[in-house]
Amino acid sequence: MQISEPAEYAILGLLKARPMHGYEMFRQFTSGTIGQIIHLEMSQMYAYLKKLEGMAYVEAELEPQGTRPPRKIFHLTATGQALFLEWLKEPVEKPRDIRILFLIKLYFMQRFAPDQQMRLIERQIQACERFLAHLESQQPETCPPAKGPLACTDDTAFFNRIVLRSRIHQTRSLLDWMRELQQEPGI
Amino acid sequence: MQISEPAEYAILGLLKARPMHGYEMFRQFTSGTIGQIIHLEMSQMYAYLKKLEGMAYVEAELEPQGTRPPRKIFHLTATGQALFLEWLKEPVEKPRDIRILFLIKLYFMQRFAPDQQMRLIERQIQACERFLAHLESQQPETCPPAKGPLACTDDTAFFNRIVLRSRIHQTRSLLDWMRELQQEPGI
DNA sequence: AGAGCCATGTAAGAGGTTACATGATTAG
DNA sequence: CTAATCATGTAACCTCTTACATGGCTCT
Repeated sequence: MQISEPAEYAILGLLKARPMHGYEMFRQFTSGTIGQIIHLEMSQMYAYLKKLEGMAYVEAELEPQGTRPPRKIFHLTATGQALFLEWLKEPVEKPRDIRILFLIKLYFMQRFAPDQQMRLIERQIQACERFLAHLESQQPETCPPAKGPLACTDDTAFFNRIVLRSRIHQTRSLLDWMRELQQEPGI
Repeated sequence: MQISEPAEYAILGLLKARPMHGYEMFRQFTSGTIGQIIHLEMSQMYAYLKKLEGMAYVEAELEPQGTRPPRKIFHLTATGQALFLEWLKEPVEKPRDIRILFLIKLYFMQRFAPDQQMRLIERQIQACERFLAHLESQQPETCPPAKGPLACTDDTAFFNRIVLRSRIHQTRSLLDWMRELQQEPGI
């Protein structure tokens, strides 16, 4: 078992700012910036917290609350903080993760280490350029020397090209967007 | 219970071309064009077929096969065909569905009704433009009644703008791509 | 008085993934 | 001789969603 979901890193990020209980984090999720990027259900939040606690990335103390259920105030452990910071500085591998994972990284980078935002963006652009080169290298091969059962009929070759182009287009547009980000005042 | 996944429509589409058994459809998925768009596990294919059979969109006859398990040759029912064709001609609502759902629609449209591809693309562009207008209408509100010159000093407001812009950028790039598609020879 | 907020969770269900089971045939 | 292909599926597992349970407080 290990951390896999964007929301789990977002939880670690919230707790890095300050200790909080589950309900409060949920409000930050739904009303704040992160909620526009990740959707999260109330009970899923509790499930993640349970999981993170089991993995010793967070710990909790109970704060009695009168008649209501006591608040569980979570805070990051040393290993949790180390994991988060390690995750934070690495760009994402695949372009499809940019719209969620990268945006979250950027959000926390701005809060915790604004001076390293530029570096993250640059490295993300490089990763994206590598992917683009990989896609573009496939373009000639899309319809290979016809041979065997996978030989391209006109139909599939034609459409394969459309699919490939759509991915290239998408990746290019992400690159454009990130290059605009670099110009953004305040970053 | 009802059809929700792209893969289920893709199955209906394959069966519209001709009756097939599950394993054969699976091969078409993994080796053909559709496999580049949707990922599908073997057992998930059988699960979908079971579900579609239960909903009476497909039916099957057994074809004995000697020692091996008999092939289940599926074919579309009238309601299955009607559902598929209805689905096929409608553009998708949200831009994020374009990279999967719309591409699949386009793929089958090319196979079954190439003369209606243009219309589908046009309507999809319109749907996308509506969405873009909706996004762009949010932009002024993100940075409320300007107190300073251009100042969005607040942290969250600043980042909200970045998120919103990323979505606008994404939607614009999809529009660009679809407009290129319109120029494509062969469509 | 009823709706919604606070604050925690559990339980049931829906859905997907991985591994397992069969067993002859064909390719390397 | 080993591995992959063919052809079906089941079973266990994991994850996410939706509904439920509690119960006082505040707002309209």
